[in-house]
Amino acid sequence: MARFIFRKTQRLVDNSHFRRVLEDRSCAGNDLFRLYVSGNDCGHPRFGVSIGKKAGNAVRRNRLKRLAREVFRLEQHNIAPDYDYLLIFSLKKSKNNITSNRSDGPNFEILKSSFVRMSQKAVEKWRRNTHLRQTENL
RNA sequence: UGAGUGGGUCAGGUGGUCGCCGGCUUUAAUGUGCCGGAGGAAAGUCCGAGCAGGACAGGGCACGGUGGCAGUUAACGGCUGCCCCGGGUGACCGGCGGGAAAGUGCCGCAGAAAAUAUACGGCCGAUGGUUCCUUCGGGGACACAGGUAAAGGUGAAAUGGUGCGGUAAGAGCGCACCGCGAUGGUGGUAACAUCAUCGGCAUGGUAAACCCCACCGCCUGCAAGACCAAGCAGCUGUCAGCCCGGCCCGGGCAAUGACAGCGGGUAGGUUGCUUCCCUUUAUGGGAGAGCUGGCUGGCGACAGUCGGUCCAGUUAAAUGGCCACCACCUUGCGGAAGUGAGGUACAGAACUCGGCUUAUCGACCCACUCAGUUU
RNA sequence: UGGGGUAUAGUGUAACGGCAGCACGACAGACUCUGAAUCUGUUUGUCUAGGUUCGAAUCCUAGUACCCCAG
Repeated sequence: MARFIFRKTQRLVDNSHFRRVLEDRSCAGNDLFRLYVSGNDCGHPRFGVSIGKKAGNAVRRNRLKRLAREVFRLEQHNIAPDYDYLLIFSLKKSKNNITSNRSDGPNFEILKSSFVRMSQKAVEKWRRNTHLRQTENL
């Protein structure tokens, strides 16, 4: 039975971590968010969230972050390991979505289902990017 | 019963399960067990403090703030009670509410005039003067001397108001009432109220215009400050001093240093930091504008005293997800029982307190006012 | 987190407490075969709510939005 823990070692903690993930430029997104992906050598996936000020007030942003972390916690064994995941809630689209249904209940389900799909997409993209980069270097 | 006024409390609840942060215990360690884990506004950062640093934190000026009186407090621009003014039938509400005879400024348009009591305009011409008539008593005209401040369409505001008398015309010129001022008495700690006498009224408004008066205020802020680790490269200019970051006084520091500019390096950790100290490890003692309950004093804010208690501590930043039941609200179906769907505000600690202000679905409680009905 | 500032027409900006302007734009008309340019005219505004004042864009109080600075 797999465990569903989420500790500090599984988080992106430093500004340099965030920089590195963003500089790889491998992302996939939908109406709600964009997911950036980058490889690591920790032996487990790591996760970070970024929510802009336009997503709402502090309570709303906090709630989005907690939902995202919960999704990662439950789905961490269904996604590719050895990668860093950075979830960025995009401004206009997510704003509309949130203001239209304020319940956040179905929002959680949507997040959960789309997170895995996007992670797969982004990882594929990352592999392609790194392959291209290697060939360019050669 | 209806309408309303003021104040207060709460901020859905319970259980299960998967997680997160901190403390203690135990372990080599992951972990296990127990306990604790957002708010009334945590917000805005509008005030006041603690705490830290800036010479040893001191004086004056400048600058800024406050502004009825008394009290309360660690302190305040907060709060409490009272006074005055304005509003409401009333409970009650609102008020940056000192000084305009210290000085300066401003008062557009309109209006004769906007701060100087006088010109303009007006009225009269009793008393003088000139002149005409005359029955010689006097009567008329002129507007010359002069007397007046009532009327003058305005305006936010016009030199006390209204009424009666008075007069040549008038006028606080006289009187009555109202307003204003002075003096004195009474009540009150005081703001002030009230009564009596006198003055006939003498100088409009604006100080959220400058200003004056009284009182208060050094400056900067936990990203303050302290310590550890890592790392680099110094150079130039100015001053003989530099610091107290507006100026002066007074004070302190240094004798190769201070300041300024350019360039380089690091952008990690611990602490401050969660009631605080002391001894010692026992559930010890002391101190705490801390929280809470009782009693006493006070109209009240609050104070005193006795007992209980110690209540989040993160740092890309913990307090969440799911399930079940119940409570309340809206709504669909239904005769009803019931059942389906949706919802349960504002909002998230970042050094800590005391206020203020702003946001807020609702629910409940207390006191009071007005109107109507019944007894 | 702390400190400071701004808000005026669609945009950029003026205005001692006394009628809220200017430029660009937009719209309409003229000129032209048509358009551009030019000329003429019109349009729209003091961030919000209270207060002081006879009278507030301006003064005071409270809020809202945005911007800048320090580290």
